[in-house]
Amino acid sequence: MMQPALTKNQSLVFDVLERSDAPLSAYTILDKLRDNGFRAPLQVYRALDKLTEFGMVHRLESLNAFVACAHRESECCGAKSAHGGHGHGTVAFAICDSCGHVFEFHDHTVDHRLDDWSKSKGFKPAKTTIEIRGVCAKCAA
Amino acid sequence: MMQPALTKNQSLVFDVLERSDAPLSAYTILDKLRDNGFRAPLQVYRALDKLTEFGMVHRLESLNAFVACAHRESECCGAKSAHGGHGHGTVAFAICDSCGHVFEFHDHTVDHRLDDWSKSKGFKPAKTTIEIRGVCAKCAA
DNA sequence: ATTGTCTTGTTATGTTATTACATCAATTGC
DNA sequence: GCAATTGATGTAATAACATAACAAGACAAT
Repeated sequence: MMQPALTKNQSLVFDVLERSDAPLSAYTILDKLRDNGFRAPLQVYRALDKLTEFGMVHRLESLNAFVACAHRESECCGAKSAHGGHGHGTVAFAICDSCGHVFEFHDHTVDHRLDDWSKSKGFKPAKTTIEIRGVCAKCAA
Repeated sequence: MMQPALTKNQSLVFDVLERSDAPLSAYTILDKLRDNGFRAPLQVYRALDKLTEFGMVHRLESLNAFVACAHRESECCGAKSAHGGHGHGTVAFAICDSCGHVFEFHDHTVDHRLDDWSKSKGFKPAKTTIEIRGVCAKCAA
């Protein structure tokens, strides 16, 4: 599933996320887009749904917030997700509770171990969340 | 940190969770405890905070809901968490989106890989969330 | 009995997410 | 052309999740 060109609202939301150093809640995004004519949460949530579907944005479950996808295509194993676009098995996040910065990474061994567990139980995984909350090197120093 | 005896509210909340086949939201718990004198969300959230601290209850971030801790002391490697009580490095969850059942497990290899990543980045982890959403064997059949 | 600490009760409010319905624009098939 | 379909948008209202602030009770230690 390759993404089509973004609509106006999708572009606006994505730009806000890309420019941000830290994850943003839907309502924070809404506030930043008031001047662009946004009035209601749904305008944000609808754009976020699509962007997430396209793999351009991730939802951080432990934060109820969203980040632009940060991983470089180049640093990757080359594997494409089932949905096309740039994709890995599962993306993991390390979230600094001090400065808010989000580190995005993936680990094949972890993916493999979780897959093994699922297979052994007959569990059919649809979406996996891995989030480490803590303090980044810079903030810990 | 060993847990003290539970208070009345903590016991009531824990009992509700233990009897449930699926995770419950704080507000669902509140409704189930109306007859026991519960009137406000905070009564539930306060109990949940403590129970979580004691390791008796887990919060499922992708669901905004709570489950009683399901793992047997016996099936474990014996490692105790830093907080005492029964504990592992990180507990992972597989959540059936069809029947709601939650499978709780842990995997040392996964823990180790995530630790390795953290160490390599100087990131100090505080709490790690691993949740697999999908469909369990029974429901997939 | 006074102090300190922990638990509880209560009201109000803040934050996150969705339902329902109307409208508009682009595309397709006839 | 022009209905029919599809997808994006706008708007209001509401649902669902969570916390702040403050008052009061329970209980142990001195």
